Amino acid sequence: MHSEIDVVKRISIKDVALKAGVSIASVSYVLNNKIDSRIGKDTIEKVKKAAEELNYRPNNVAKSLKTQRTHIIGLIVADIANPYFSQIARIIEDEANKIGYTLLIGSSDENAEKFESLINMFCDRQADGLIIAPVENTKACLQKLQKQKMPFVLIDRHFPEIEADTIQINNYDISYKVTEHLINNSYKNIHLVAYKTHLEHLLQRTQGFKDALKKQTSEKNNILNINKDDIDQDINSGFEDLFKNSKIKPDAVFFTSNKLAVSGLKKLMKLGLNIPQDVAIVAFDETEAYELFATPLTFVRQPLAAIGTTAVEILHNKITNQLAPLQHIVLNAELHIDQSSQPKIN
Amino acid sequence: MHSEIDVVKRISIKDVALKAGVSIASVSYVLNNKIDSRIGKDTIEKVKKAAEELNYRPNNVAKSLKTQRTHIIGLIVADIANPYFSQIARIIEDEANKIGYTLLIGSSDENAEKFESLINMFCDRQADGLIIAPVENTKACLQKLQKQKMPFVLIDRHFPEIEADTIQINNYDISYKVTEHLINNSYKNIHLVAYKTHLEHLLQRTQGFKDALKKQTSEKNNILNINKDDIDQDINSGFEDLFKNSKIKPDAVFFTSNKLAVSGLKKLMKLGLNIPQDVAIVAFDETEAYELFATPLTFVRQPLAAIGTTAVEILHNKITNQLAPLQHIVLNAELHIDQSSQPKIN
DNA sequence: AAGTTTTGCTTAAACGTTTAACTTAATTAT
DNA sequence: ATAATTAAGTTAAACGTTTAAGCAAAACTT
Repeated sequence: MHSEIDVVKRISIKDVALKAGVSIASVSYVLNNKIDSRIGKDTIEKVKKAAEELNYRPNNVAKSLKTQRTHIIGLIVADIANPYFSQIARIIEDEANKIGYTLLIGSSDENAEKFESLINMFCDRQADGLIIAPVENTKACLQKLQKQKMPFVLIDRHFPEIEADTIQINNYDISYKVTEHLINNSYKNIHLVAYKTHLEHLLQRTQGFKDALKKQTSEKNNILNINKDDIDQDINSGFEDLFKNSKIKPDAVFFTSNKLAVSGLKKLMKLGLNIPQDVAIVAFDETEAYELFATPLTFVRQPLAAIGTTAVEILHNKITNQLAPLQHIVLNAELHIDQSSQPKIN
Repeated sequence: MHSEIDVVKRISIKDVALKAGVSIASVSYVLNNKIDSRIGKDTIEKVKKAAEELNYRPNNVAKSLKTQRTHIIGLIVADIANPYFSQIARIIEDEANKIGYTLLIGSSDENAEKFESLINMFCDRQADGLIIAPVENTKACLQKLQKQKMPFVLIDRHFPEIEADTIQINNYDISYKVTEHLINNSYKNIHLVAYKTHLEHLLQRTQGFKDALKKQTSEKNNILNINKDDIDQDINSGFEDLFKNSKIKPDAVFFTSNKLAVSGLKKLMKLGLNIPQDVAIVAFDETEAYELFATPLTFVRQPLAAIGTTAVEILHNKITNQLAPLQHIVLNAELHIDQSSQPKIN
């Protein structure tokens, strides 16, 4: 019955050096296999054996302090519980791991203050670079980042005034295409459900819709702008108006995000409307939820994998070469057509 | 036209000390407001002003190296893209931030090797503690963690053989209750869709079902065990058998996870079955997808918020007091009853 | 055989903090 | 007036690494 030592000292490079009977420098050289520094074969063996036996694991905190590299990439998404972002996060995590980086994820909840505190957190933790889906009113914050020479790349969203690496989709074009698709399928009273926002990428979606619609004569207010903080409520009242109180009812609805689509579809179900007989639907983004909807949905599919991988690629580039030229990648979303927007029959 | 210095040196405590005209120790004392060490009012002012003007931000890497605390909590989930885990992650992140911790999230994909490498990553990064939803065949890995005195708490899942802090739900009871509910509503041929697994919490769900069913006479094989890597495929063939080829068809199905439920519901839609007329449904977990299903679903709702907050609480406890007694928290899931399991009418 | 190069390894400084121990000056006690 | 105490600050070591520079011995040159 012997008393145990309670505090387990973590094995450091020092312990390995001691056990192997060499200097700590040698251990470091061997374990990082810096073959340029000339270490003898038997020393290499001794060190490896000692490290193995002691179950040595390097202390990344110390390593980072010395090398000024944490090998941490920060990711700021608007909402990690939104499948769009959680899918991207997953892809980015994999991709980052592949090249030896750890991903630190933060969720801003579309809140500029939380966003800024996340940025600060990442800076304080000395992240090597950031992948950011910025929220409204964060231009100043991004500019501060640039002054500090923190490498970052914007995904999903961007600010035209800010000169930064960006990865976006063809928001305007795909939105134009969706609207055209509905027009071609003989829908006459097409409505858009969008966010009340200043975010450029969403404005582009709206603009694409508007421009495509100019082809038609109808020139009413056929855009429903939703407050992101009251989605269900705004959609409820908006759809009540449109489908119960209005004289000429929409025969097609295009939702510009998955959250809007899910909320809208719920309401349409409650209103007892049939898709696409009563109203055609096109949704944005892909989410598991669509699969349980009675009518297979037409939706815009974003190239999530490509967004994630190029984000990591460009950021990595930026990290290793500060003066890499700016890149503005535009990836094409694709229109997946299904029953919910099939040609109108009447 | 003057040439700019390209490399922005980050402001360190040293710069602040220089600017304020005091020693770096004083700066440290002021900025961490260690009032016990006596610093004069004017010095405090000078330091704060200098730090402010220089826009000083502490280097957490250096701080961690010295204090041996990273204020990082690691979270390992099975799949961050699964809403069950992404919701929990969100809650845990908030909760961790509240008490000054940063959350580092890893997704193991139910893969023991990836799990182990995540554990190693967290250890190497000197996380202060871990919140873990372990996967199969990781007992040894957890035991290693214990030897290293890394504080951790298990959520969702646990191993009976491992003495650790755990947070689980009343898997057996809730499953028993679900089954009882279906029996009470006159369903006679109730089937369970579960995973082919050794994970204790899932076995408990199955056992609860079995035991509740003993009340009934029927003693056939009414459990469909699904391989987690071929969910859609296994459910497809399983349901084909049950609903097309078998003589006496199920009149109720209980799914033991959200992924099984979503996959199963998709198949039932394809088979053209009506819920609950043709077959009653109870699902597990809550997910947005359920809301778009034609019939409002009866499901088991896990107390996600409570799981997250208690996980952080217990872990924090463990971190600050290594010898805090072990805790085994069992939280109650609740049965949300809706149309999909309404009393059978015939 | 003397000089040069190569090989193999060690020494020591540095990264940016924290904090115990120390110093010095001012204040209080005797 | 001197000793003891307190207040306000500084010095320096340490955390666990990396890596430039140094050094001695061995191996080559000539």
